[in-house]
Amino acid sequence: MSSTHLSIGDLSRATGTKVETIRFYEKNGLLPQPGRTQGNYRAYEPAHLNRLSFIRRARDLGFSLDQVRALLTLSDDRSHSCAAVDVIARAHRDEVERKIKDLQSLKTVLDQVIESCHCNIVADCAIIESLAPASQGS
Amino acid sequence: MSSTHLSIGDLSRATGTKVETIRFYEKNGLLPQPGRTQGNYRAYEPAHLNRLSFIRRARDLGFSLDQVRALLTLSDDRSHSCAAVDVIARAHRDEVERKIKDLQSLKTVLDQVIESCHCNIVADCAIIESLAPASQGS
DNA sequence: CTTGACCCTATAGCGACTATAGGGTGTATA
DNA sequence: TATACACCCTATAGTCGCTATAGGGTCAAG
Repeated sequence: MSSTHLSIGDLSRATGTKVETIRFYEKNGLLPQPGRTQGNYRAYEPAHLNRLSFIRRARDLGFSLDQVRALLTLSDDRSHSCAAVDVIARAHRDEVERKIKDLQSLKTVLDQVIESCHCNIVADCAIIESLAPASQGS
Repeated sequence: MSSTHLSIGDLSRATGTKVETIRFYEKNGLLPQPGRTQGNYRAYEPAHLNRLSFIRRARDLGFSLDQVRALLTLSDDRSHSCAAVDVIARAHRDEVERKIKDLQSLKTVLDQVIESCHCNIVADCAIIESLAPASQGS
């Protein structure tokens, strides 16, 4: 591969993204199709590397691929208002916040259930009992 | 459906589980195959309802289907030691704990990113910038 | 000239459902 | 009796974000 072009393996190493994942991003319209070498290898420009880095960072922050797609589109129009960016980021933060709360109340219940078990056999197990509070017909 | 047998719709309403999900549980070995009516409708016993309730409670607590399967097997052998139950429950709690921590640090970053944005256009947007820190080639 | 690292496409699998297509059953009412 | 309608059936494909596999082609070094 020439000095100015990068192979898919180069992008993979540079961003810590699996090769298959890069092809997956291309197929799903997140990464534009690069040129090809004579041997039909993908030949990326530095711009592709930037874009892939962007995608990875956004994914690391938990944005969905749809959100990443939207962020990429917005970031391409540099004169556009960034209000839409803010909306996406805040929606995602709210979602994360909600998940944290859900998991915290879940953990509270799990803690209670686990702590209540001081038994030896399943017939007396408080964990099992908490799952099947009605009389055990099965 | 006779007075002692329940239709799939009955189980659905009683447990708040979609009909398709009940069939899915059956196909995946969580719920035993019920008898059938003359018209080939599933005819459930009360024991099925108990089992489905168990599954739903465990799922609500975030146990995976594999974990639920294991818990069901354990709960069927009522004379068995409940140590294995404890192991599954604690493993799941630890997992939930880890997820909470991950999401909390994620939220911290998202908060910082969102708070840092006081701009009007994408070119100056701190959110976009935090995603693409290198010079924008694309 | 062969080895081995790398690349290609196409397709199937994961988990836990959900949705759809294309039918059959059972009951209440006109 | 006809028909409308709620309910049930099976089989298959779709969701999300990859990951893995099969079955090949390319390219540089030894």
